[in-house]
Amino acid sequence: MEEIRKRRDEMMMKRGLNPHISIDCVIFGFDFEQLNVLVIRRGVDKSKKKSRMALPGDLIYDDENLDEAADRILNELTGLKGVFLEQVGAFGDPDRIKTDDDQEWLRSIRKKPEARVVTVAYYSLLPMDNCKLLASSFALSAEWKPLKEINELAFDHLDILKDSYSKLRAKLATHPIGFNLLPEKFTLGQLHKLYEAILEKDIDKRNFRRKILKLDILTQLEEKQTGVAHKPSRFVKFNEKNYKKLSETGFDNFSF
Amino acid sequence: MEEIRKRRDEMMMKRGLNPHISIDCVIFGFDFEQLNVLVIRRGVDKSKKKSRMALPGDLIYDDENLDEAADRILNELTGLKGVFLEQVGAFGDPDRIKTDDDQEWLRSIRKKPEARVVTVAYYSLLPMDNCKLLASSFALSAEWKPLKEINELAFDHLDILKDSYSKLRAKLATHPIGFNLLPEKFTLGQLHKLYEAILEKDIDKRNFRRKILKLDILTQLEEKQTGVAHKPSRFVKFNEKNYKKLSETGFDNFSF
DNA sequence: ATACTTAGTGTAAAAAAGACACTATACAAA
DNA sequence: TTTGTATAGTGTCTTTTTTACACTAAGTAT
Repeated sequence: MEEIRKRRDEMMMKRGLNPHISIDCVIFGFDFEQLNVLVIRRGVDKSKKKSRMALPGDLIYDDENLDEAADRILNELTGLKGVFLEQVGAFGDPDRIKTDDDQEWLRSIRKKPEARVVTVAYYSLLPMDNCKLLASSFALSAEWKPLKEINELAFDHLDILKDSYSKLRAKLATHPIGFNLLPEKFTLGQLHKLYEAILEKDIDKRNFRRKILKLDILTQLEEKQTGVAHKPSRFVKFNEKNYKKLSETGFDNFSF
Repeated sequence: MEEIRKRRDEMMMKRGLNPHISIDCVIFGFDFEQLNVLVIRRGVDKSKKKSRMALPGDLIYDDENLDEAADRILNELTGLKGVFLEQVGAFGDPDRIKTDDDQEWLRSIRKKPEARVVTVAYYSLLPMDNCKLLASSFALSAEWKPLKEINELAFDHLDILKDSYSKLRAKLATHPIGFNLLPEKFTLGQLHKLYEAILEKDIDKRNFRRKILKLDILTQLEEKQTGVAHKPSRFVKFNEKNYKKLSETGFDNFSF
């Protein structure tokens, strides 16, 4: 613990940590059943009782811009780089840090725990399987947690999570971003379930298929599912070109 | 000038100015012809040649949250309070301040002109007529400028403006926010022109009317236009209740 | 063999969007 | 006072999109 703080302090000297701005990341994952969020716990002691969870986040360095900082944090936590990452906004209540617990946590990780910090939130979508969770300077223990089971988080992180989720849903209606939660090859059934999980409603299978196929961003593969106790589905992947174009322009309406 | 900086410094003592976070506001107005944006010029000298324009903005105080700070800035500039105001996001490139001009400007208004400042942008919609422009600590001269004529702004303000405009357009497709740009009583023709101006395209009059009336948020008034050289239009106003409900829930699709 | 599970497919009805043209009424200009 | 000009206000038909809905196919498990 001391070890790590010392290393952080050293890095601060070198790189110039900016103690006024932090980044927090809402990292969504999909386990083919429901939406999950990556949360961290304080300290190494994993006694889950009573130890509050938080979103992964860190102060920024003075020589990196906000997007870079978010990408760095995500990279330190997962080893991934350049994945889907979008700013949610800035959160800066002077009284963001409410409980004694929060204060204690802050004292353990910050040089100036009393300083006002404005945090810039990002949300990210990534394939859960493809992603090992690493220990990092700001997260000694990280885990996936079903979105629906998260009722409490440290600081103002629950607000941030709610805002991020609602941005995700809004964006899903105009951009083909859901794919970022799936592996390279996936089935239409998985995509269907993903949309149902994010939008929290049943979607008619045939209508969903018709609509998603009309976007013309999917290529059918020959390969089929194996080892499933039902008729195997054919895998699909993106048509990269059309997918990219649609990602940029968006579409008018993809709601159900 | 010195006067003003001194006053600012005094206030800093009292209230605690936070020198690391600023707010910038993109204030849209509609003159029944086109979209306008409120810009300020540096200093009192209004020699418009060569003097760069910027978005109104200021550092935040340590005891106010971001929304409050944006509201304060808007209030200092227009005298208005509680108008439509929405966060666009945080902008924090370490090299936001590029040109010598920018640096000079900064030196004239900031105690620590070299410090890295992350700015949080907001956009606002307000009725242009209803709004006198006041001198304020951060804007000795302010003026409306047609959006289309703004090709250059200080710092990264042009990026901020572009992002704000695109957020405005996206939001217009799901929420009835355009009304905020109009006076209490307005005509369907004015609303029609407003949508055409924001979306930058012609919209069929009859289709527009049908669609907007179906939202059921407008009440027809008896009062008619006077003094116009054509058939006078009846004024309308909101049905407050339905309007509020729709503002919160939004609608799926109001694109043209 | 049978049960179970998900894959995969089409159609008809309803709703929404898009295209399109004329009359009405005020003021201005001649 | 006539004529021009500018915007208000209105309905229908066609095309597209959305919605609701049920069965067969192909694998595994028992």
